[in-house]
Amino acid sequence: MSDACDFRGLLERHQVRVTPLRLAVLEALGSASRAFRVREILAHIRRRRRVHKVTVYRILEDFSQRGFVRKIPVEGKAARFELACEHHPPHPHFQCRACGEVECLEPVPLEQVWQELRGPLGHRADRLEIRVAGLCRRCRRARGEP
Amino acid sequence: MSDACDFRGLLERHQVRVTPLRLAVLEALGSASRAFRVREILAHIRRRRRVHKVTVYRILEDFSQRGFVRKIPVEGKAARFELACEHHPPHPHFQCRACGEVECLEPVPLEQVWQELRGPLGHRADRLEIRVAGLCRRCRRARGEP
DNA sequence: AATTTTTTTCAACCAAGTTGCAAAATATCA
DNA sequence: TGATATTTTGCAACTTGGTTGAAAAAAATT
Repeated sequence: MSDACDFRGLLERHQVRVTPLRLAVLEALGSASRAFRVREILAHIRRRRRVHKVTVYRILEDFSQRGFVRKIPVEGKAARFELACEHHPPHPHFQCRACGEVECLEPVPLEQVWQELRGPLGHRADRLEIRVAGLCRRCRRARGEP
Repeated sequence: MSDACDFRGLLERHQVRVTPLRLAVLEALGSASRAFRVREILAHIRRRRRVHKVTVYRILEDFSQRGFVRKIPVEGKAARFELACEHHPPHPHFQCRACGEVECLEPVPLEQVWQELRGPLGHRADRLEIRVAGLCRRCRRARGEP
């Protein structure tokens, strides 16, 4: 989920000035096929440089406004973030009830669902999110279940 | 979304002692077809009696464990709660980006989606959530759009 | 080089949610 | 009934995630 993206180019295309920190945030987000908490992004960046949390919050806020980062509401109070560039179209997420990790799933065709939801709504809908909750493989094993 | 439920009976059926506060929490949740923040539930209850927030948090936690209340992760930091008894089977939600309100939508058939997600997962999935985001009718009007 | 603009930091703050323990209410049983 | 045990609620203090406003630092513009 990482190498395919040219982060420098991504920023330029969106007319955002390229800075070490913004690159670092994108790199953190691209480092695995899952959605990250801010504190995880901070930890990732801090392996190399120092950052203030406010900066990261503001960068993420800015990027999601511009649409190349997605903010994903999940169980628990810390929101998750993921890349939303061309290589990462919207997709469902799986969240483990035990460890809280949020994993990205393959996109599923949702035209039907969209139709049904969009039609009779009376609101203007522009985004559809699917979240599957359960117990992930690792946690299941850790509990001694097959 | 309210009157259909016999809250006293609901508690008894689940072997939970019936207390004024527990009834009040259920009554608050049943008061509209949407999902509520804790602070809204508190406000609703406080129109009649006094409560401590901790109590409500604990009651909601307990009820969701037992499965007759659902906790719904949404955009923004405060989680939402809704009834999950027989009369309120799982359903998608619509959340307005502007006002944040979370409205309940009619259930949609999701067997297909379930199949696709459940199969290749490797995890044990037990819950599927759909969240539609956008601009609600009211907020759209408030902005002078048709 | 001087000035303006943008980016990052710092300190202080707010709101949601949690913890441990005491007080109040309720049930159990001699 | 009254004494004891259990459950429920309240209180105070705290943690965590996130926000605000303004200053410092860095970069762009003249």
